[in-house]
Amino acid sequence: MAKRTTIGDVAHAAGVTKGTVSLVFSGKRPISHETRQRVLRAATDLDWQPSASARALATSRTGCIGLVIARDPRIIATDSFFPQFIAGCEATLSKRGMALLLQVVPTADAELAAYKTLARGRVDGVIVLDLRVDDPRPQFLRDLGLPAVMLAGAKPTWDGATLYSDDESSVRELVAELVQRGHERIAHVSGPPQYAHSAARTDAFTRALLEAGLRADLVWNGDFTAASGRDGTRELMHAEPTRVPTAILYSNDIMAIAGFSWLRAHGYAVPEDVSIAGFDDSDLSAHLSPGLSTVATHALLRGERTATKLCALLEGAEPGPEALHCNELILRGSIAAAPSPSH
Amino acid sequence: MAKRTTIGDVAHAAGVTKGTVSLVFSGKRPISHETRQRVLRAATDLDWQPSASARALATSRTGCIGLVIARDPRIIATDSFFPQFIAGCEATLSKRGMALLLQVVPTADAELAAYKTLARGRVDGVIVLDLRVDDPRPQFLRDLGLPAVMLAGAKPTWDGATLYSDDESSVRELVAELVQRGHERIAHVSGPPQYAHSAARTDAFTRALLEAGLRADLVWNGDFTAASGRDGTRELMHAEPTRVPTAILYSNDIMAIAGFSWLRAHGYAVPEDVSIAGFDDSDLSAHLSPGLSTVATHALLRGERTATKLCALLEGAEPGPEALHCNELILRGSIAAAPSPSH
DNA sequence: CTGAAAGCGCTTACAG
DNA sequence: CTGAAAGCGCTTACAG
Repeated sequence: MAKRTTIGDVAHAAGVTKGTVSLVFSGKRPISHETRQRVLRAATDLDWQPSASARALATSRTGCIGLVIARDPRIIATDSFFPQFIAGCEATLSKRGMALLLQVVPTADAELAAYKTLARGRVDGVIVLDLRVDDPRPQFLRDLGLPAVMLAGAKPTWDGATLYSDDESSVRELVAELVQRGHERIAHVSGPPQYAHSAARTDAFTRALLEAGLRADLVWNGDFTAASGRDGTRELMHAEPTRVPTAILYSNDIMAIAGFSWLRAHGYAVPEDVSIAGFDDSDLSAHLSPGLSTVATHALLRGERTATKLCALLEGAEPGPEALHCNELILRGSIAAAPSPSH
Repeated sequence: MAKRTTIGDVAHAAGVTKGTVSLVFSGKRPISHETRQRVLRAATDLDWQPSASARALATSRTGCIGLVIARDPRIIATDSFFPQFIAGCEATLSKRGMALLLQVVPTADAELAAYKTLARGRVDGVIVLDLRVDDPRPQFLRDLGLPAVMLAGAKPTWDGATLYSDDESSVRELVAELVQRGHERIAHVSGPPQYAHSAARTDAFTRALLEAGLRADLVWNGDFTAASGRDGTRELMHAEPTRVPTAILYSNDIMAIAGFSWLRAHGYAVPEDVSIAGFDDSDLSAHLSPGLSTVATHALLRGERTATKLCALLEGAEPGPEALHCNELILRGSIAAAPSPSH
């Protein structure tokens, strides 16, 4: 392989020192117009681009941020959240010449190990998703000295750099829409309870129903997979008559879509017999017939905001929690008035 | 921030030189058992881990590989291929202590620019997806001296390092299943024709039908989005009676699922009135009711194989095309015998 | 088997 | 405004 052109080659060609070349590009100190032109010229002539690793070593900044995802690959694949979120991060990072280092690990322990590796000169900071109840990661990262921004579904109890949405309000709005349409038996297919955002949705669901004076015990514990959406729906619909729901809220769109399909295949009309809603607003949801009501989480926007906050943190800004305000209730055809009791 | 511990600290603590510490960890030369123990001890005591950037500069190997995706974020989000593929790459990379640098860019030009940046010390090689007809990327990367492995849907015409599946055979198998069940009007909702794998599927579809003596002009040009799957289905079903299909093959699962939903909402039973099939086997497909017939592309496996091949390439192996053999026809309830002509 | 030293390609005080 | 030089934390010939 041909020897690559270095800053030394450019300096030589422009008749200056390496330091000067460096300064021209960083703009950290004034450079006379004339030498500046000579350097720029030489750089383009030689097609030079600074070596990322050399720069990283000299500045102890890598220009990379890390994202470690500890989930089963199958879930990552169906949940439209991750790809959108990643695309959002990228959008803000690439503007700043930064890059995203992605790691997919099988377990929570592997995730911690990954942070240890990343901390040693691979990334400048990390983004942490899927906060769990009593999550050890904020403390772990603090001990490691690795700057981090967390993404949460509710206002956090700690004081680290966190971006949080208000999933509780969204669930409440959804429940209110159903109550207003006369639904009295509303069921919930939840996500895994160990995720804080999933637990928060279930809690919000329960509280909202109780406050409305309705039964709140029609809950089936799902795990965000299509299979659990289908199975939960079947179980809920096969309950004794007084427990059969007229509306089902799913904790994500994938489970809702699988449930939707099961309902139709078994003679239930949506929304005439059963109203349904998801959470996330995956691209599919708008284009089902009828469209799936859901809470848009705007993952792309979240990615942008999270990456922006992390960059700010790296530049010395104050951390602290910050509300996201990006959930949006989207009502589509899958929700209608409760069927008349004669049903 | 506290000064990080370096190889010098470890060397000092163990009473050896930095070179020796380095050799203990790389194993590139024999080290006496006794010093080896001392070094290892010191390293764990001090909790030392080598700096990735320093190593990168010294070896001119970053231990990262790059993946640049030039697609609309919305498509990346719904297409389950990407996340699964990425998870697969990760599985093999993390075993080798390597990492994945991901970039999502809006245009093909931005993709080329990204490669230029990556080539300067950010990654050791890249994975190229979504090969297009007359794709400039193989040549561009060769000129850049950036090792690359391509993923294709058919045997490539060049001789670079490429992994290819045989999508044509899969489409043919699918068509054969339908023909055997008496279908005579089979339609296709394609992906964007500029992608080689998408075009290959459409070609295969057309040829298979013609060879079976059937009409092959019931093609609607989709773009892999749910919206196009729904719209294509509507257009196909609203054609004049002699052109209304009894079976529809979609070029991915997302379009098929949106089509499926449209069909049911408009009074068509699946599979009694219309048989349908997708391509990809997204997690949802198995859990719809009835299940969606599809061609599993095993994206996770593809990711593993692609990353493995790139690692081999980086270690000096010969490139060359290689067949993947990982497509798998999966027949589920969405395919049945053609409705009797009386319909 | 181990040490002493040069080098990877940048950036950044320090002088002038 | 520019130059000369040290330093970032590793690896790897080169000696012994």
